[in-house]
Amino acid sequence: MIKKDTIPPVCALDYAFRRIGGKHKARILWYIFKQDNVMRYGELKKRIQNITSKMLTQTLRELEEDGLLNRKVYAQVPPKVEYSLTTTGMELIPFIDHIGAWGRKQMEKESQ
Amino acid sequence: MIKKDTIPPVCALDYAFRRIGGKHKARILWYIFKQDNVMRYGELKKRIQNITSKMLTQTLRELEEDGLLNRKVYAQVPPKVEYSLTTTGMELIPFIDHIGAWGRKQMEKESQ
DNA sequence: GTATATAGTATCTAGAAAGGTACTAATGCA
DNA sequence: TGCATTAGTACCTTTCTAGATACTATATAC
Repeated sequence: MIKKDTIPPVCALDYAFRRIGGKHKARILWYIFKQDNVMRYGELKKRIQNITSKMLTQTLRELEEDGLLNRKVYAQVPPKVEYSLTTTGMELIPFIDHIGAWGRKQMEKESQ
Repeated sequence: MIKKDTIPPVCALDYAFRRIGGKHKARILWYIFKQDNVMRYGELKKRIQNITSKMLTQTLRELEEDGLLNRKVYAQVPPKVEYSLTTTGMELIPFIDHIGAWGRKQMEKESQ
């Protein structure tokens, strides 16, 4: 979310949310982490149902540019590309975990 | 970020990020927390420089609707309105703290 | 020679979030 | 009488993010 390249972040929170605040970003990191830190493009596509390939590619590219994901291309046909979290990306996992737990709790509360 | 009312969240992470993923949301919660959990509208306006009153009001309203902020109106003129975190809002503080720390660390790395 | 699999691109459009500017209410005070 | 104060509204425009649809490359299997 929010223009990332044009204007510098106003603070660390701004910086951080620009990197993981997108619609699917946190989920992508989380799913890869949960699959032993390796997922292929097609697996992600299935997991995040309803995402278009354009959006998935675009989001993966941003995560890669921001140093949160590794992209490993195998020189074969049909193509095989694997995504995995970098060390930096890994550092976000506890945060994603906790905020997911918070969300789950709130959703339960709301549904009562 | 992301349409919040029309379509139900796909998961807890989606739910959570819809609530604190906005451009200023995490910062607002954080600043209020840091000011002993009370801030007036005008104080926030000064703190978050460059935000328009329209955006500030809108964001505060959303946070209130989502049960993260209390809004206390004093019946006096000129008006006085105080914002403070709810218990639920408070629960987000550790995460905001964590991700802010992550952001700070990354920014330092980048600047080297 | 054709079909299949995989990881994408390209182009156009819709929708959501954010920004700009101007304006308001009601009271106390000079 | 007129001005300052505070917390907003109203209305319009711009910018960003996301979605829809169609299309591509190339080795291998059949």
